[in-house]
Amino acid sequence: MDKTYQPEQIESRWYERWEADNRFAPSGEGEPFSIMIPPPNVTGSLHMGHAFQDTIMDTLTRWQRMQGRNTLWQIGTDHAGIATQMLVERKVAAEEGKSRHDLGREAFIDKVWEWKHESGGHITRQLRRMGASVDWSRERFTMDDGFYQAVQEVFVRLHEEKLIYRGKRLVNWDPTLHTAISDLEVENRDQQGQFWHFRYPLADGVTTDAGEDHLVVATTRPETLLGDSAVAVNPEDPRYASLVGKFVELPLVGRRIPVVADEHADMDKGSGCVKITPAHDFNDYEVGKRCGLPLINVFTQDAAVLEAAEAFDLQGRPLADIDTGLPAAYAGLGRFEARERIVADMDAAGLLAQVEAVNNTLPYGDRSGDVIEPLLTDQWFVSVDELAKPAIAAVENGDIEFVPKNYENMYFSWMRDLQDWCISRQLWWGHRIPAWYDESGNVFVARSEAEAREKHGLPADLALTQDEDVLDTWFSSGLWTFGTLGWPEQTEEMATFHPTSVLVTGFDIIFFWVARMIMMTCKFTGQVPFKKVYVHGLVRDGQGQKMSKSKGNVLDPIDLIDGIDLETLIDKRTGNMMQPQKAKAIAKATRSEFPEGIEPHGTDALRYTFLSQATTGRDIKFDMGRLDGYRNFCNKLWNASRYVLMNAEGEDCGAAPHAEVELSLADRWVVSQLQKTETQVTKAMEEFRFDHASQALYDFVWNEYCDWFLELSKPVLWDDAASEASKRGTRRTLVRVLEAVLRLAHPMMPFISEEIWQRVAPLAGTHAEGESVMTQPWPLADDALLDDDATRDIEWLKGVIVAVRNIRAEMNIAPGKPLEALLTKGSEADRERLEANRLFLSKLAKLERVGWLDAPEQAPLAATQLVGEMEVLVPMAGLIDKDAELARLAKEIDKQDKLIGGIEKKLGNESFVAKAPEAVVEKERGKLADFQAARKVLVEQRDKIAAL
RNA sequence: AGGACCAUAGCUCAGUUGGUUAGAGCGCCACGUUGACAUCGUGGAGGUCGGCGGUUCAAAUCCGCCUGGUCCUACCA
Repeated sequence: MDKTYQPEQIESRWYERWEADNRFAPSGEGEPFSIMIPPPNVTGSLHMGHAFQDTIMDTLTRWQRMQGRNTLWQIGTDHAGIATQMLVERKVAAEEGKSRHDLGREAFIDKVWEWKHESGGHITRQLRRMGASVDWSRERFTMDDGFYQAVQEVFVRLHEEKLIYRGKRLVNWDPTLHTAISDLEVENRDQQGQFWHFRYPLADGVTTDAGEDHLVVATTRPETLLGDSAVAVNPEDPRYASLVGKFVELPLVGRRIPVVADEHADMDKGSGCVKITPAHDFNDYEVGKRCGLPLINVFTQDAAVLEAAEAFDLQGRPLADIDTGLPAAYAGLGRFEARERIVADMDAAGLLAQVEAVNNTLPYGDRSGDVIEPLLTDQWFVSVDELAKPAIAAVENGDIEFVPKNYENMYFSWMRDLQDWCISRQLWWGHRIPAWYDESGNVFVARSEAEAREKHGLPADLALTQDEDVLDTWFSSGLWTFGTLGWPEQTEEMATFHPTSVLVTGFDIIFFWVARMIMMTCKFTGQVPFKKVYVHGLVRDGQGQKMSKSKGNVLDPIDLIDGIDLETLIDKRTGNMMQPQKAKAIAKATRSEFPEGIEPHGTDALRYTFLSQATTGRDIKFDMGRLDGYRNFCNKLWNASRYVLMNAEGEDCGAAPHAEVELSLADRWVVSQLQKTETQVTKAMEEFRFDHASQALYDFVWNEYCDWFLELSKPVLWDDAASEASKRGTRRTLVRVLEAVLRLAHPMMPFISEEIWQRVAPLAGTHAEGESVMTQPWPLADDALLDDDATRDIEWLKGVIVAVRNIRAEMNIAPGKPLEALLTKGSEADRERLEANRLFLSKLAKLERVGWLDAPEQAPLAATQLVGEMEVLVPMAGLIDKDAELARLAKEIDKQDKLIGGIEKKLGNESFVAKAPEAVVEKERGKLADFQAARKVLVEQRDKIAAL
């Protein structure tokens, strides 16, 4: 093995090898286990969230595979409608100076496919760098042929069952992107706004009870005044009871609109009167429905004022008898410009009563960043009530379980208050809606144009045009678990791998994706899509900030793996920015955070960091310190393995079936500890507690195997007096324990474990040519190998060694200086232990002599440490620093006093003794005795030294 | 406004049915090139577990209130 651990040299080599050997495909044997990857955007690149998520999925997959399960990790990418379309639009604009409209639909879509073929491999290459053991032979795309069929099928069937309908409805309209978007794609941002109070004159000479000839309404959106179709007052409001059914004259427009009574009007707010604009406000739309008001649309798709309004009834049918005239002055003005003009005109007309500053929230499109406009448009909807019922039941009855559990509440609260799902998008990139129209606007839904004609008996010469819209991306990704397995065909894969075992996803897409998958899958397969949902948090930067390009705090997982120099990192963070003025600050912050750039850490270290931070139900603050730490851990494992190989390669490691071996206490101890570790890691994996799993392995490898066992093996291996059988035993233990550790580590650190395993496994005698650690059995603890006696003895040994080391450090004695130690007040067992461990003790504690002091009262001047009841003395003649030792003893006595004080108080409490379980009281008494004995020894020692 | 989650060492985090001398890694201090490893070794310092109150013999752990933070939902006509 190379002297230093260099991850870049082993990682790509092993991944290629595994892939070439087709090790990721299902074995076809054993109980099935399947995970569907949340499909990343095909043109995207791997971010920290992906890297984290993929690490968890890969760890689960490799772990299950090692347990002999028929394991499928399904890979695929998403066409991601809006995101991809925008990306390609920008690219085309930059390269050719053309808009998508310049190109036309066909040519533009060709461009998108071209871009997909060009860049679609980027994220999958990055996924390989993460070590993801996905079955590449089954890679899918949400717009491939199979998916196309599944989507058409689902759409047509839902339409046949009247669960998909088309209608003119108020939707969230993005005036920049010219498409509807879902509620979930709307981001509400707090804003400093204004509140304008307008006077609306009462018509027909009517007055209020107070004698006013007008009503005052307030709005944050004056421009929607043009589309008002009523003024509402609360039905309980005595001030306006007499006005209900009367009219006001809409200022600037002149339209007569009624005063209606509706509970939406809040008597305590403002004047208690509210203007109602059903075509431009979701609440008002509901009022319109209750009061039978017309919908008066005054905006174009750019959110500019129309020349004449459009009036519709609640079914979206045009209304002829409404006055749709609008003042010419506003025609063509954008909504914000129109607002200013209308406010000015109202003011000039003496109708502006008051202007108030308010804080309000505005809806923004999360893609375009434009203010969303509620707009009346023709859209397709999925009626979700029926679909939601089984989807809720599946979680209620435990068919689907969320980890952690509390996300189920989030799921329920959303599912129980669902609005119909608007699935049409006015985009070009996506699954085009399988609906055709004849010239008079009749619509025919079918799997193809030919089927539409056949189904509806349409003549071949009747011109049909397909709906221009495409489906919401989440409509197709909702079919992901079964669409990837060949549905609607009844395939072998469906039978084997569906429902899938677990979905690993972020809480942020529970609504977008998880809920829709559950609805669609229950509907079309009669099965749940997955049995468990492991929900993880967001990966944030070290300060807890969300990573974003505009903040300049983005870390690229590949940079953490390969390393990156400072200047390149700065260029990456400040290049191609939306707000270039921030570049300087970002560069400065980056320089101060990473003065040397970022060192290479390797994939295994990155994965281990994610796993160690994968605690349930909270966001992850990515910790560079931990990344360094786990890179060091890899290095530690590497070097420990070098030690093992140096001592084992070419030697007899007792691999033969009946080899004569003698196991030392240390051998039995480390094997026993390994069993405990195997139990801990397995349990943690079963519970999705990857932080515990990684911690347990780290502890064992570093603090037990390396710190103690390797050290304890040296005296045996390097002592000429030791028997060949004992050397063989120690070598065998070194090799076998390491081999098991590598299997235990493999799901978490696939590369380094494979690299080392290939060399270690042959020595352990468990290796057949051409095998991979990937498919070795997962280590399961054998309780017969637990050895409490060995554990107690080794704990004693460690205690004595630490005691001597402690004395050295406190007394400032050079670590290498040979010392003499005396033990006293030991039991018979202690004496046996010393004889059994004399060699270990003298080597590890650097003692030239160690023996028993039979008459403690004759003890020479010495520094003392306690190991249980027993005392360890290091005679200090001529060396002792009196003051230092007195100070040390005073500190120790003080510590014991505090412990004793605490317990005496507890035991002095009568109700504690009376009410606490006997075992607890006994334990406290035992501790008290121990502490008191320790204190006594320390005090004697102190007095002795003080007397010098 | 309603809800969820969080608050433990300088930093990032464990601490599953109440009883532990409250732990780990990083960072810090001292010493150290002993034949796996300075990406290291040995020893050490550092916490009244956000605050107040309650339940209990016993609270980091259970309950209530408060403060601070993150997020979600709703409202803001």
